[in-house]
Amino acid sequence: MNLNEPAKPSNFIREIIDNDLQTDKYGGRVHTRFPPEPNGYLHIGHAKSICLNFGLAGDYNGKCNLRFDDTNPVKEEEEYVESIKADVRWLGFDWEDRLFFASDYFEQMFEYAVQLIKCGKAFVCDLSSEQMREYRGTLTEPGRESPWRNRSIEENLDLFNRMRAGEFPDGSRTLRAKIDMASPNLNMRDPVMYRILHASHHNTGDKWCVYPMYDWAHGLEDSIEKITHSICTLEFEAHRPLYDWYLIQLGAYRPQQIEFARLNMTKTVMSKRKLLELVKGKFVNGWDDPRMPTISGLRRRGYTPESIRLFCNRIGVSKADSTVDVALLEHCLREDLNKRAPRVMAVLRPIKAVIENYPEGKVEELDAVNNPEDPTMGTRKIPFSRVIYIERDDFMEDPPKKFFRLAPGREVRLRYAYIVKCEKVVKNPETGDIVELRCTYDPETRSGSAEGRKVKATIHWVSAEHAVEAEARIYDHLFLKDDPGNVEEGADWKDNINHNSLETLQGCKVEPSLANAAPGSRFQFERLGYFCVDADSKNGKPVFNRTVTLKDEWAKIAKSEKSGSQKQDSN
RNA sequence: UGGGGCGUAGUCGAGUUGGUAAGACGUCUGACUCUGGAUCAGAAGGUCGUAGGUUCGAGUCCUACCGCCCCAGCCA
Repeated sequence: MNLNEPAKPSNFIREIIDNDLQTDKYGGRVHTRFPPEPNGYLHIGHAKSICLNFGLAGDYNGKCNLRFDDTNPVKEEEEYVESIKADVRWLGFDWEDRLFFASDYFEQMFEYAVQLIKCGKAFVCDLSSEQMREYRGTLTEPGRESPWRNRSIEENLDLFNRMRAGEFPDGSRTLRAKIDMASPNLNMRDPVMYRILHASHHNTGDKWCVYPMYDWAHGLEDSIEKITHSICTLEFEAHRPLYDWYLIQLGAYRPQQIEFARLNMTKTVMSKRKLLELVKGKFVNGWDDPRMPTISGLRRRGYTPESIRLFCNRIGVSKADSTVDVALLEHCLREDLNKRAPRVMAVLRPIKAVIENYPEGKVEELDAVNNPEDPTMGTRKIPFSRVIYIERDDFMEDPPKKFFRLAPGREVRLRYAYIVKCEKVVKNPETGDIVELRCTYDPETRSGSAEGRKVKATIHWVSAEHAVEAEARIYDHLFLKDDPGNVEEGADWKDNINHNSLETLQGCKVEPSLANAAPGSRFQFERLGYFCVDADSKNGKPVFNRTVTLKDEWAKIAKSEKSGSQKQDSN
C-alpha cells in the first residue's frame, strides 16, 4: 500500500521482527492479524492496533488477517461485525480473502481439547463459579486443587462430550486445564477452557452450547492461521505463559505474542464500557456521534482515514502507559485537510452589512481560489452585492488594541472583493443589540487590481441575496479534563462531561456553491475551520459539522487577555 | 502483599555493540501573507524515577530503593 506517508520510526516490535527475520524463525514470513471481538464499535485505540498490524504486514511484505474473536455469544452481535468491517475498510486496509471467525474453528478447538484430555492435561470440573473462586487462592496464597481434578481420562471424555451434547445446565461444569494451582501467575491455576452457555451465536446459531475461553481460543486461532507475530495489548502480558503452554502441550505451531501499550488520549474516554454508557445514557447521539472517539464518530465528524493513519504512525509504539494529547490528532487532521479541502466562505453568526455607496441591484462575480495550497484545484465565481453578511465576531464596537478587524471608522478587506469602512452601527433602540452595519467601499480596491493599499485584516463574507441558509454543529471536546477517568473518591467520570460540547447554529449563511454539497464532503470555511457535510443535510439546506478549527492566533490572545483580567479581578 | 510490566523535556517518543541526549505535538519569538490559516526562520524547556557501584567515560552494565500499571470473570 502506498500511502505517501513518511517512513515509520523504529520500535521494539520492528526490532523483534527484524531479529526473527535474521534468524529465520518463521521462514521469512510476517503474518499478523487484527482480532476484534464484535461486541462494540471500533475506536481510535483500535485504529492504532489496525495500523500497527496491517502496517507491519505491508512494510514487511507480509499478510494481515481480519479475525473476529467471537467466543462469547452473549455479548456479540452481527451489527458489530458489519460496523467493524466497514471501519477497517474505511481506514484503508484490505484483508483480501482473509476474513476469519474464531467460531469457524470451534470444531477444531474441540478436538484439540479432546487431545488435551487424552494426555491427562485437562479435566471436567464440577465446581461452581463461587467455589472455583475460593479454590483459586489469592495473589499471595496458593490455590487448592479441585476435588474433580483426578477424574479418569474416560470419565473426562464422556463428561466433556455430554457437555457439548447439552446434557448439563449453564454453569454446572467447565473443562479446565491441569497446570499448577500454586503458580504465582493466577492465569496458570488450572484455567477454564470451556464453559457451558446455552446461547445462540451470531454465526453458529444453536450448534454449540459449550464455548471456548479467550486464552484457550486465541492461541489456537493464531496457530491455525499460521500467524507469526500475535500483537496485543499490555494486559495480556501475564497470559503469555498460558498462550505458550497450550500450544506447547498440543505440539502445535506457535506464534510469538508481543504486547504493546494501548492508546489513551486526552479529553476523551476509550473503554468500551464507558463508550457504551455514553451511548446508552444519551450523553451523545449514538456510536457515530461526532464527539465520540469511535471510528464512525470521527468519520462523521469529518476526519479523513489519511489523518488517522498519520496520527497512528506518529504516536509510535511502546510498552509505557501513556496518554497522547488530542492536539496531535487534530494537528494531523489539519495537516491533511489543509492540502486537500476546498476553501469556501461561510458566515456562522451573521450580521448584516450594507455597503451604502455600492449600487443597488448590482451583482459582481468575483474570482476566488479553491485552494491556495493546490493551484490545480482551480477557481470559482462568487457573487458580491450591496448587502452582505459578515461574521459577528469580526466586528467590535469598542475593540481592544490587538483586535484588528472591523470597528467603527476602521477598514478591512472583504476577501476577494473590496476594502470597506464601517461608517455607522445601527442598533435596536430597545435592546441595544447591533442590528446592522452601514459601510462604504472603495471601488479602486477590488481584488486583483493593481492597487496596493494595505489593511490590517481580511474578513470573509457572503452576499445576502445569494446566501444559502445552513445549519452548523459546533463541536468541542466531550470532556473538560485531560483525564476524565481520574476523579476523586465518590465522584463520577461523567461529572467531567462538557455540556457545551455541541452548539447548534441555525441561520448560518454560506456561499451558493454549497447549496447541494454532498454528505461527507469536506471544506475549509475560510478563517473558521474545517467542516464536513452531515448526512442530515437536505437539498438546499445543508448541515455542517465543524471538524476542527483552524489554528487561531486571535482566540489565543483573547483567551489570555480574559484570564489576565480575571487574575486582576481576583486580586 | 505473590507474579508480570513500565519509568528519557508539558505530551508522545528515538536512542545500534557504554563516548554526556533524534524527531513530532504543544508553548513562545520573528518573517511573510487578500485566511490572525498555511509557509519559513528561530527560541525556551531534560539533574534520562532516586541513590550507590563498575568504567577514562553510563540513558545504556550491576545493586538497592521509589513510583505507576496489569493479574484473584465460567469477559476479551
